Amino acid sequence: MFTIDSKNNFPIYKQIINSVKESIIKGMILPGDKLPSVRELAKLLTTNPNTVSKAYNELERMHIIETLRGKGTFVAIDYIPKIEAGNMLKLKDEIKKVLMDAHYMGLKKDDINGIFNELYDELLNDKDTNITKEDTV
Amino acid sequence: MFTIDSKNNFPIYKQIINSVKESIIKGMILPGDKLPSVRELAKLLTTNPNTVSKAYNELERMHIIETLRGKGTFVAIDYIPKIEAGNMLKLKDEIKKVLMDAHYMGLKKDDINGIFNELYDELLNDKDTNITKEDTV
Amino acid sequence: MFTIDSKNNFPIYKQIINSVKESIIKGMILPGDKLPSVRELAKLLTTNPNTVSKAYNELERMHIIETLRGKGTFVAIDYIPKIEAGNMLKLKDEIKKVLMDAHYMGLKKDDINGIFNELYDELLNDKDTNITKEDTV
Amino acid sequence: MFTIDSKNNFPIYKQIINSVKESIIKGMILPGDKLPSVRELAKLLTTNPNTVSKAYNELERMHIIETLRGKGTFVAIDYIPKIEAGNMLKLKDEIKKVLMDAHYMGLKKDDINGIFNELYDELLNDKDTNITKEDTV
DNA sequence: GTGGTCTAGACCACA
DNA sequence: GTGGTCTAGACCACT
Repeated sequence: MFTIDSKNNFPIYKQIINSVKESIIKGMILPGDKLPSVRELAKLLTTNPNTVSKAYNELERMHIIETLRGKGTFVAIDYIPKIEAGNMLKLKDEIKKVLMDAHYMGLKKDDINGIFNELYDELLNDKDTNITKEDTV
Repeated sequence: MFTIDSKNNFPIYKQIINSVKESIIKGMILPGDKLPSVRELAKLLTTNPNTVSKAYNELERMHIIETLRGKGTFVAIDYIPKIEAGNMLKLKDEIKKVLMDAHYMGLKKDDINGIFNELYDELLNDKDTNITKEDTV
Repeated sequence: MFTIDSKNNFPIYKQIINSVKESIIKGMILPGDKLPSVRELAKLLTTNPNTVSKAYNELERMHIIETLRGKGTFVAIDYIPKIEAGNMLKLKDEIKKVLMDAHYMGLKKDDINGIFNELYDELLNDKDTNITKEDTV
Repeated sequence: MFTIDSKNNFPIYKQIINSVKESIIKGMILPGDKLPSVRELAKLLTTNPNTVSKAYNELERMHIIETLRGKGTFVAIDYIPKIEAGNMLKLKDEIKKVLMDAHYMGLKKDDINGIFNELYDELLNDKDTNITKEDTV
């Protein structure tokens, strides 16, 4: 369910963040569900509890998960997406970088679109609205 | 032409790499054109020459630019795109990350597609082939 | 009457303490009134009896409530305010923190004063003396 | 300049945060100024670099300070105050707590107002606008 | 030199 | 049991 790749030079705590996000987006864990405890997940991933803790803290700051004192960590039930100007710029920068990388790999527009759609369906499929209130009804 | 943002938490040498790539892709500098010297660019960007040097070295390793001893640094005239399995995986990982970020910002598939196309046109438009057949001729 | 917010990162037992204090200050429960039993309140708040017990113990240590063995817990009828040097320092520290937070939120002196007065009236209004001379009579 | 109190049961990293904020608000360090390095400050306060780092990270998240890769940490030059609903609620909660504490110490409205004004002048005096753009002109 | 990441291991407050 | 804080010490990427 949650995976990290020790060969990946991306920081472990960020891999955990993305892994949790992915599990939530894919619906493998639902709003309100309990996440593994810091210690549990640390054992599962054979990493340090502090590293998991750091990941959980960042996820909480994004309002993606919530901590209930002494009880554990849970998927937020009321996540409200919001677009900050800074985030939008970062997103565009990332997309630009992706497009340039793809271009230098010789991929054409259709190729990139293909990958894009493939990954989109894998992640979100037609659950595109699964974080808005209407859907929780 | 080349720009960096010292507040951006993306490494400056990588920002330089991306800036050079972007200029090439947009056709602002053409294959065979001379790039500013390491010292010149360092002054322009008010950064450390070592940082510029690091960027140039990496660009050379990608065969995007070429250094001719004593003459300077030039945009490669014979760039041949190639798709390595490792790079493809990285690209997909980045796209996945972008999609998840976009999703958590509340963007729908059409929104993301819109941004994607906007940036694609800004970067490449119908110059999609300017590093392949036409250039190798 | 008594409320807690499990998502609030403020400890639940302290939330209970503040909730009880607030009810007393607002006059919703009067000196001599019986408080719900530990178990009752735990059920009401869907929390652990130990947590309620901890809150009651602390309130008793402050002489704000009193426990009569076998009879229950009551609002103290003879609360005598006292200013200890340590408490005064803590209070000033808290106020300083509030002022800094408000400043970084862009609030001006008048704004803060406005909030301050609003909350003061909501809490105490002109009941400013209800724990001192009038009550000790 | 920066001080912590090891007897204070408030977490050290939060004390550092408040200490830095206070120094900035009082104008002891100005926008653009370099803060002591993580290691320096850790030595000064005889605490662990990780603890200082945690404080700096949170301050950066608040946009109060900025990190320039490899160069150090600086007071932000373009802090823009913003009021989020959540923060406003927290502020009001804190003020409410302060008022209740003061009340139970026997302080009257005038007493609290006195302390409030004293601390406000000590901190901000007539520099009330020192974080807005007009003032940096 | 700078900050960022990670580990191992400790202690604490809270529910 | 839970997460939060802190230390000591290591290694790394970046400028």
